[in-house]
Amino acid sequence: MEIALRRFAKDGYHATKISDIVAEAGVAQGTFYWHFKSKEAIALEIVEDGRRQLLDVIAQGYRREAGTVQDMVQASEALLAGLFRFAESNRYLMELLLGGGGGIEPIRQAIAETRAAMENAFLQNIRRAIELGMLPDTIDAEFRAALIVSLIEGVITRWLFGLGAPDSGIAAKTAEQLASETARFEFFGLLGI
Amino acid sequence: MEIALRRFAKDGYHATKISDIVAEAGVAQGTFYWHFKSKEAIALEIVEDGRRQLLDVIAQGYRREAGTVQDMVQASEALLAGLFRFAESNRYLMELLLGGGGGIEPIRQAIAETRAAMENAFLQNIRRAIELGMLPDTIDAEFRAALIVSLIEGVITRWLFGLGAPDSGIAAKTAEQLASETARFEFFGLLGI
Amino acid sequence: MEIALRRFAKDGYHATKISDIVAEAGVAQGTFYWHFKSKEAIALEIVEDGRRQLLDVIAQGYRREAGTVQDMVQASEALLAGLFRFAESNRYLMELLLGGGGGIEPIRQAIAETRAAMENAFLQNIRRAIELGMLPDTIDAEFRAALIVSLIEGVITRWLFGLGAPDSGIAAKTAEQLASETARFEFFGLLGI
Amino acid sequence: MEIALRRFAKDGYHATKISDIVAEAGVAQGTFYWHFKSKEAIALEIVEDGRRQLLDVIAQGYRREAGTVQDMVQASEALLAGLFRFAESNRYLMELLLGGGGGIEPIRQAIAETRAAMENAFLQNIRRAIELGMLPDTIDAEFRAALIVSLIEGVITRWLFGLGAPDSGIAAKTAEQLASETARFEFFGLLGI
DNA sequence: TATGAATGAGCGTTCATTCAT
DNA sequence: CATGAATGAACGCTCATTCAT
Repeated sequence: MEIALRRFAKDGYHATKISDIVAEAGVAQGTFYWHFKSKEAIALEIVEDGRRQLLDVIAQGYRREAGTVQDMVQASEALLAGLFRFAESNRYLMELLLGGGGGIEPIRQAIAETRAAMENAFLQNIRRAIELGMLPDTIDAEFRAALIVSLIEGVITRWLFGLGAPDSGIAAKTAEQLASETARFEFFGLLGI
Repeated sequence: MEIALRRFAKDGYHATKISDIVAEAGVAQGTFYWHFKSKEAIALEIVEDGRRQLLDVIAQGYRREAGTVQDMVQASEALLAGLFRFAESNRYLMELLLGGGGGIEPIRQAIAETRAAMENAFLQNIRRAIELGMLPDTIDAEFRAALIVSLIEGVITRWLFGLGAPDSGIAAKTAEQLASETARFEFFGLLGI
Repeated sequence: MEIALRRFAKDGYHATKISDIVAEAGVAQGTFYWHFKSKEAIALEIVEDGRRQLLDVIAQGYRREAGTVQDMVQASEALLAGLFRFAESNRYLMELLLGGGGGIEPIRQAIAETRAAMENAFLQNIRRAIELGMLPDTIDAEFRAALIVSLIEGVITRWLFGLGAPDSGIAAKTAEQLASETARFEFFGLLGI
Repeated sequence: MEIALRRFAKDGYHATKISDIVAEAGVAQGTFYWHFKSKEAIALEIVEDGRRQLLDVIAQGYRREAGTVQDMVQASEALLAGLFRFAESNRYLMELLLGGGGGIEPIRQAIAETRAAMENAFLQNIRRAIELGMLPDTIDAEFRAALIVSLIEGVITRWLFGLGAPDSGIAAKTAEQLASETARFEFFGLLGI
């Protein structure tokens, strides 16, 4: 399944042939169909697995007590670092997730749900911060969550897959550096210190 | 070509059959090949066209004189509004561009270049703002540009294609509202007024 | 039509597209169909024309009075020289005729008839030579005619189209040299002086 | 593969559809592509196989010690008989080989090489005969070899495929008769006893 | 006469899936 | 559990031919 994941990520869903996967795995074509129901099924399994792992990372990342703005920024930074580290060591999974899954409807769906779950996790935290008076209650929390996840997705895409401007130096950064800079932008924007 | 664009966007590159396109266009299969060299070629043409249009929007959007922070925010808001309006009236193009093009290498390439060009446009503006002393020269301008484009891509994706959390209310916003809120986040972050 | 002939000869019937022919001729596709009924028709016309010309050469080549063996050899040599000269200045036609016409039945047929006509011309001469007592009447005249035409076809094929062993030096010979050597072989065989 | 060979020979390369071959073989279309890479590939395999067989025949046919002219003629007759017998029981192969392969370049190439190899085999024998003083050393050995192969190709073409003059009675001959008459012509020419 | 856009039947090839062993 | 030959529906593309202008 790691083989399939890698090939789906690298070549895309459609360009990945079952014959490629089994050849790389060193088994016969028929064997594939003993393990997996179909090509779509294995892709789905992969995405589902990924979703679980990703949500674990988010869930564990956001353990923190209320506190000062400083605390909040640090908490966010920690979560982002966790996410980026996860992405770094699961780059094929992320490539699949962020790449869109080749347009196969059930896969698209599963990916969309994963993204939604991520967004929701951030939304809960924004809401909590509002309750705690750390963020103004006039803002559109959902939209802010969407913006944050956009940020995360964009950073990972550019960091690991080289999309975006070439030689922007982003590829050389560590997960921690990215987390720090992203968190600063998240809370203070361009004008932030 | 609009037909092809729509189907590529809606169904994905692979799921779109030439026979679908010509059926919708009401011509024979062979006619397609009189106008376009191949399936890949038409997709490429579409993407190239889109790139040109998009860069036009960006180029026109960023006409402005230096000034106060207020000016800068308004200028950015104007650009974002322009982009969002363009996306709204070219949703299929944006869907294709943001969807990744189905993993066909030359198309992927063209899309990546489009994104890079966008990022570069924003980069130039950040640099100008730094020269003018409106932004601190300690920041990583490239990374900031990447973050901003990530924001834009994320917003459009969620606004027009419903990716992200469902019923977040984002779909109901106007281009101008989105531009305003996104610009505020861009400059002031979560903590911004 | 010369264009079509050249392309048929060089690329083969199937590999030659109408679009190639008209492109080289500098006219539109539709124009072709005003001049010729179909692709097959033009090939047929070409072959028919060629047959006529070839038979003319044979007919003119065999004008001679009876005489000694010496006369006979010289007459044959003259005919062969005529044929080889014709082949040299009609190489595309010969290529088409000797190449088999790409397996299209009516063309195959026309070519076969051309060959048969050639064979028949030689047969008449062998018969006359037998009547004149210059050749023994025990031989199978038809078979001898077939052998002679085989010789001619083989020589032309190797001389002009390079088939057969490479660098055999045959390409450098003149039509007259070929005629002389071929005639000697025709009458005296390998052991001939 | 025999099926493909027969159809290629009978109908020509282009007129032979994969669907014809598989229909005759009683398998599905996809099955063809399990066994062969492509239509061109199978034709190439066929031709290569044929070349090997043909060269075997030639190699085995020319085992003989030097000797008198009588010996030489008999040896040649034996070789020719071997070739004609082979052609008779491999008529489709010969049809493909002598027909030119439909103008597909790699196939044309392979056929040309086969012919060249044949010519070379005869060339070696002529050279040996010259060394042994059985043939004058003034003759152009390459050209003579070319003539002999031309003879062989012409005879087979007319014998098995009916090209050439109709009802010439050649079709009724046996391989041995052909070999005998062809060998006589080879050594003594038209004027030979 | 000439154009060139349009036609559409037909072909080679691919590849996910099945199944007898 | 595993094999790998077999399947067949489906697709992209070609190209000789037509026809309105």
